[in-house]
Amino acid sequence: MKKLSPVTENQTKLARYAKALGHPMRIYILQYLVENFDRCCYSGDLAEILPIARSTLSQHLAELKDAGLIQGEINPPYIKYCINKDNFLEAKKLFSGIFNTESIKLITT
Amino acid sequence: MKKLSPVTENQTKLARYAKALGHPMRIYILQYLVENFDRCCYSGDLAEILPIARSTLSQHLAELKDAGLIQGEINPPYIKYCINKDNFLEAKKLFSGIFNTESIKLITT
DNA sequence: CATTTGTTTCGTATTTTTACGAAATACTAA
DNA sequence: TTAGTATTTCGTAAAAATACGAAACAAATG
Repeated sequence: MKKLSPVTENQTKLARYAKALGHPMRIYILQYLVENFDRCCYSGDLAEILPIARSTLSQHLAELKDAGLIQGEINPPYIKYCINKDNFLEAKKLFSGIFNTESIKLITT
Repeated sequence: MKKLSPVTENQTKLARYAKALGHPMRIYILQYLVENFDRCCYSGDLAEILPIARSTLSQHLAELKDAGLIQGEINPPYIKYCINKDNFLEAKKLFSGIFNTESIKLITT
């Protein structure tokens, strides 16, 4: 008789998003894409700014993409990266669910 | 002439918090503590619920504590875990900074 | 003093993440 | 066809995360 996991699907989803955000470079990239929401960006734009190897940057982009926070429109040899709006808003809602809590707000000065 | 990192301190902080949230068990634990904000909880309370070894649970608690999201009041052999309100609110603010963005809100339907 | 209790630390194994440079890819331009 | 371009994938190495059971801890109790 194994103990059943009480972890909900939303909690697992939230953890997935949080994990993708768990690196400074990826936070930077996401914020960059949020600020350039309309025009998106190319890997090369970031490569000029960030002090990491291009292959490493590519890995970070893949991590954000696998988590669903961004999407890439392929147009070789260019790939245009944009925020994935639907998932971004889902992540926003899930994070709000943890942080905007009545129980905390009540005690907060 | 090395390329300087453009990553801000707040972005690094946010990544640190996100990393701590990057595991389903830790999301569960944090939410549990939020819901029991006033009475906090003991490791044993969670051990009865979660299908993982106690030592593993201890590791997850340590991860949340190292990130600053929770704090433990030692009263041997008990340790009472609570939300670290100050840091929790800081994390909330930093996440809001990413998600509650004008640029996204404007386009959002 | 020896036991019990709740919890953590230790030792260890496995998996995952992070990082780099070199090579591959897929299209464009010469 | 050859060369060029932006980017990724591959190969690899080093570090970190995850998980477990056994042992250690620190106080309370018998």
